[in-house]
Amino acid sequence: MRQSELLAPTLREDPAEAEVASHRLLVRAGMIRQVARGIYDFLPLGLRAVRRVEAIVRDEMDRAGAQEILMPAVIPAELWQESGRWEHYGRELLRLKDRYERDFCFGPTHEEVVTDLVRREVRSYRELPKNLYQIQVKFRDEIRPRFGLMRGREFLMKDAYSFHADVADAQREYRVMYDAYTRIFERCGLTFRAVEAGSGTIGGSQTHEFQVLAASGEDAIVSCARCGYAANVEKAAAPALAPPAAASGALERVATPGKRTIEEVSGFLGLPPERFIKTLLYQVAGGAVIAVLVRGDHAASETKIQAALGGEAVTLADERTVERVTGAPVGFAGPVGLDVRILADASLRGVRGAVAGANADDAHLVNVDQARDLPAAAFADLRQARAGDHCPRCEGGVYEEHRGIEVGQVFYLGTRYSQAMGATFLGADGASRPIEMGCYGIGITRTVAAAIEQHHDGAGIVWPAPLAPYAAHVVPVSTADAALRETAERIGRELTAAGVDALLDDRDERPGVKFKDADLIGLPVRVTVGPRALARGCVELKPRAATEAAEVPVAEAASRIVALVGPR
RNA sequence: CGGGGCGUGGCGCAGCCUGGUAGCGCACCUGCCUUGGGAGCAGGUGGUCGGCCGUUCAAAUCGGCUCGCCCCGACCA
Repeated sequence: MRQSELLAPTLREDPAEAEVASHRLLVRAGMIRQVARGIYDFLPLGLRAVRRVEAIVRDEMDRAGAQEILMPAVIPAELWQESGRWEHYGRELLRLKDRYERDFCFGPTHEEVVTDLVRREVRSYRELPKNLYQIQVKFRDEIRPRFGLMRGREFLMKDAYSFHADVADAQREYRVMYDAYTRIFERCGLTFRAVEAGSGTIGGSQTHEFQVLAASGEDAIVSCARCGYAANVEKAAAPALAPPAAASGALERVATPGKRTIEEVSGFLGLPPERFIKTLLYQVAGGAVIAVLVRGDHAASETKIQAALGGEAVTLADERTVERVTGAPVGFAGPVGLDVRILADASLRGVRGAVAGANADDAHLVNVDQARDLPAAAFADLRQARAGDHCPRCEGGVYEEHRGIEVGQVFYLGTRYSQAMGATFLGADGASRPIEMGCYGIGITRTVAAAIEQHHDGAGIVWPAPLAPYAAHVVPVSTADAALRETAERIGRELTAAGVDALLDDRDERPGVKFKDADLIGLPVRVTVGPRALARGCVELKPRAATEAAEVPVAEAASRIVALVGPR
């Protein structure tokens, strides 16, 4: 491809709105442009990277026995009403009306549509199992889209759904998909972890997330180097810590004027946050309000809270609810005397001498003694794990913490959708049963962003070769010099013949401009065709990640590049 | 949803406080010159200052409304 003809408008300055590397570099390298909040154009180079990820995903999904289909993006409301999610999915679901005022939504995920397809077409256990996938545009009306392609509202997703006659077969397929995902992200050239996770809104009981490790990741995960256990901090088993040593004393109310956060009260009273009981009020889906207690320096895990409630969804109570339940402004909630169900993290069992809100304006309680003052609390592991926690799965292991970008997730769904929507089959015994299901997603466009987050430097993108929009960048230092121009053209032709896609910078620009753009675009190998080396019959090869270029004879250039990046 | 910020040529910004004929850098066009890390000189093109309403002799500038975008928060107790 001739760069002079390519729509790849590179920018000399960082776009004002971009914060993270992938967003900044995708825009600067002329690969994406924003159209609306969380919605982007993909320009030729950006789209080619997307297509690379898609190709790897298709290849591995097909190899794993899945079949590609394409479902509609616009979905009639009836299907979502059947599953119950029309009411429960919330404002993330983009709802539409057609000209007859009928309700539709733009699909954020496709369990309903695929379950409807399968219930109409599959009758017998003889037709199972099936694994159907698609690569398609999804829309989720995120509260706060950000970071370019990392959390867009519109994005490309590969979603697969499998259907089985029994649990054992669904779990076999789960493993097949887990292995396929592992190969996919390995082939993409990414450093990632498959971690245990909570199941979120899709529902289901078993799930792993595939997290690309990057400092800018929005998720926190812990792993144990000793036994290999890895999980999202929301899910990872967190050991109950012994309460800090403290003498028991009479419950006492102290004035804490204007001190709302644990940090503020901790500083004011001169007691460390470990001595605090953090009281979080949650609204349960059924309508009840509960109090969740964790130690002051711990973070509550909504995943674990939901699990402790038998799967009921919870959201943090709003300000009005907190005031109604505690009788005090936000910042002074405490468990003592609170007339709601209390769930406490196991690290609070037997705690003494603790500080908690007094459920009164500008006041806290000190010397809270769990056994004496909170006898009704139910204990469970409710907190997020963190670095330094002892791994409960093995002897002597300690958690390390990483940031991750969730690029894929595999779920065992069970019969949640098949039961709600009447997707049944006849078994060999003639009995009708709901179909066992699994679902498996990969954020295609997010994977592109994650690859850049993990692979860039101060000058631009450093594409993992399998995802690069082109494998090689042929850069004649000057197009005014016929010998340089012709040598560059020749190498370009030889690369094409060898099955390597190359971008030829035939623009009449000064060398500095071309080099800066080449670094920004980040193709794996740059072939510099300049007068110095050419006088010796050579050109320079410089892998994008390397600091030094190597001189090779013109005649060998193409084969050397093939050796570096392979045919594609 | 709450809080904050910003909308001025393709990009990045100044001008606004204190109203009076819209400016800078880059990009773009023409010419000369130059060609190994975002050259130089000269001459150009391009903006109803997000939109609407108002105040005023006069509005990018002041007021109101509205739209868009960005950031922070929503794990705060």
